[in-house]
Amino acid sequence: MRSDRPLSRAELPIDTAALARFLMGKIVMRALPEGLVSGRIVETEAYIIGDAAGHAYRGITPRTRSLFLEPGHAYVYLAYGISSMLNVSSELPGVGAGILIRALEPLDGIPIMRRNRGIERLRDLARGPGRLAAALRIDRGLDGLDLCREGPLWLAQDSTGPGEIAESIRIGLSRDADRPLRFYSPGNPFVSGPTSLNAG
DNA sequence: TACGTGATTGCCT
DNA sequence: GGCAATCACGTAC
Repeated sequence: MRSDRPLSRAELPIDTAALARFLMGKIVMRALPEGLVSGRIVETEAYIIGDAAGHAYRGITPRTRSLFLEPGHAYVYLAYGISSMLNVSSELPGVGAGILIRALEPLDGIPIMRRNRGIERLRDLARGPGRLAAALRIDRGLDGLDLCREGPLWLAQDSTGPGEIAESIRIGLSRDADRPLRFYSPGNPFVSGPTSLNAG
C-alpha cells in the first residue's frame, strides 16, 4: 500500500541534479473535485545553476520567480502555447534552478486522467511533460505552490523505491544540450523520448 | 507596440 | 518520421 505522506523539505537534496535523481520513483498527488489523481515519477530533467537552457538563466522575472523559491515549490509554465510543464524548484532561496517532471506512471484516478486527456490509451496518459500536466489538470494557477504539504498538488513518499535509474542528455534543447542531466527508469513503458535515449 | 522563440503534442503519411 | 498549431514572455524598437 502506498503512503501519501508529503515529502518533507528537510529531506530534499539542495543540489539540482541530486534532487532530480531523488525525485525518481516519488509520487505526484493531485486533488481534484472528482477525486485524487496520482502517478509515479519515472523521468526527470535537471536545469542546474548557470544552465543556458534553464528559464532562470537570465535572472528572476515575474514568470520565473518560483524557480528562486526554496526547494520543493512548483514552477509551472506554458510551452508552445499549448502545453503546461510542471517543475520543482531546487537550490537555496534566491538561486534559480529546478527539475522538469517529464513522465509519470499512472496510479490512482486513471479514469479522471483519461477524461482530462480525452484519450483511452494508458501508456499515453502521462508520457511527456505536457501530457502529465494535462492528465493532472495542472496549469499556471498552481505556480508557486508548496509541494511539501498536502493541498491541491504535492509530492509524496513512495514505499517501493525507484529501482534502477539511468541517465542521458536532455530532450528538446538547443542550448547546453550535451550535458547528461536527464534521469529515467530504463525499460519502463511510461518514459517519454526517442528510443535512442532510453537504453538500459 | 512588435516580433522571435520555445524544457511539445497530435495528427498525417 | 515530419510538421503545423498556438501563445506567454522577454527583448528590442
